[in-house]
Amino acid sequence: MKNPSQQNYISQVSIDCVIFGYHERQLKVLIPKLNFKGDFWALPAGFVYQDEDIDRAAKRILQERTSIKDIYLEQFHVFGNASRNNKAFLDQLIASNPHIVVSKNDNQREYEWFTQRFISIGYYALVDINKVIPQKIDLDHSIEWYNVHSLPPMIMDHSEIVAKALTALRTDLNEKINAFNLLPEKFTMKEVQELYETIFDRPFVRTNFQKMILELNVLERLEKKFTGAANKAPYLYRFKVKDDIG
Amino acid sequence: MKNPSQQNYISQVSIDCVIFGYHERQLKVLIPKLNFKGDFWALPAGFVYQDEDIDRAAKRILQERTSIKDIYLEQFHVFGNASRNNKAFLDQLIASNPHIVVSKNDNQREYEWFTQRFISIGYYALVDINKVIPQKIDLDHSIEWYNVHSLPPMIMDHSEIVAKALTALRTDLNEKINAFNLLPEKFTMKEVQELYETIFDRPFVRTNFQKMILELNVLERLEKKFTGAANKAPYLYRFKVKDDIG
DNA sequence: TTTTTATTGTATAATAATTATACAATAAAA
DNA sequence: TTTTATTGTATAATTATTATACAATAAAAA
Repeated sequence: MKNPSQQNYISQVSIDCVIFGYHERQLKVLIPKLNFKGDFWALPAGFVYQDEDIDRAAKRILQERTSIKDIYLEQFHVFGNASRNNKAFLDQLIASNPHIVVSKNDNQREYEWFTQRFISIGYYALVDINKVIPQKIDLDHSIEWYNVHSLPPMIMDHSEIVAKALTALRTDLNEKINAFNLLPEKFTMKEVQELYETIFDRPFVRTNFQKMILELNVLERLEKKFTGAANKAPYLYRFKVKDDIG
Repeated sequence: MKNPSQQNYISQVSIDCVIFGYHERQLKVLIPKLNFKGDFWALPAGFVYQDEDIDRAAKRILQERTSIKDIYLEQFHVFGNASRNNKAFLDQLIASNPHIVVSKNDNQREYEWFTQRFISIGYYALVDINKVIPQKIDLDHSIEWYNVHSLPPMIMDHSEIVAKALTALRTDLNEKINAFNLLPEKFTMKEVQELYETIFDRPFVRTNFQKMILELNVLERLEKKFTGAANKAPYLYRFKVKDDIG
């Protein structure tokens, strides 16, 4: 694989992805750790090919790490301060990894590419953690799900990017719920409520929550789910396919 | 002034500004017309210097055309389809203006710069039309306010950009009202209502509108305004300065 | 078989927010 | 004065949201 500086990318533009996943009352973010000495975490990111829509680039970057195709993606903000560059981070990385020689060769060229100022377009995605097998690429040492409340320290302004993505996710949740992929195919109302409570980090009153969600008219009621518990069995639901709504 | 291709700009990134102004129940957009044969209208746009925040670049581009300093600006969307370039428009312009020779010289270089693919960051601004004297720059033939419902045909996807800006403006209106600049220093409640009715393109019930706006707690009531009309004189208001709100 | 337990689904009461209506208070002309 | 065309405010009617009550029920315990 060619180095970024040799690819046909639009220069100084990057895409940062905040991949939200949900599992057992925890909202998580998929974050790779770089395969270098020193602890460097960075959001899944990439660049835009000359002939590629930015939405498609975001999708590609996501697929590389999650290998799922039908993904829900939303552009939420552009980060464009003049001070946004990887120099501080890269210099720190090089200091911790003296075997990397930056001299008159490819490395020098890559160093210059990476330490440019970048304007970054932020996208967030929602995926079902069970449907994703995180994929390490290139320079990843590991790639893991971190609870949104206990993220590792990240490079540059990546923590701020996650915070802004979370705000956008909350704003969009009701509107976009039928595009979601955070729950299994079939689920109970309780599971939906737990998802909401986790994303909003606050409790909802069960009876009113149920009414609110049903009035969104995006759920289809299926058979009951008998778990063996000594109480009334809840119904299972699934999201209507868009054409069925009405 | 140097040509864009010779400036220290970030390449393939542009900023498009939708400058909303309000006057006499009309929501208008400030749009320059290019100084070439053929009718070419394009949103005020510009590029980002290497050492310049994108917010600041947007502010600079706005000041060039309006010469006002304290401007309310909001980033609302990035337009990044791979097909976004000025080639179709420029070729049309050149066809209508045969005196422009594109050959092995500066023109050729400029042509190549302008026909690159551009990723454009959309900003919208709100200004008081009375406080603005539109400024022609460089290649402007004219610069005028057009009613948002009767915009001239614009190049590329600029109509779509305006539409998206209007949606964002409506969404943000209540929240951002104290940052606004669409009304004179002092105004009546009726004027505020007319502003809202114009922006939302729908009527509001007077009594309830008054209550709603007052409950936002951003207005300060001043003296009455005696116009000589044979009826009760309305109060004048002004926006509180932020520190006074509470 | 009946009772008990924990939970679910739905109804409805209480409260809050929104919208519609009524009406007194003007400023100036008739 | 009376009239006219507003404006400011109060309150009624309606709708939406939130709180509470309670019957239904799946399976274990009595």
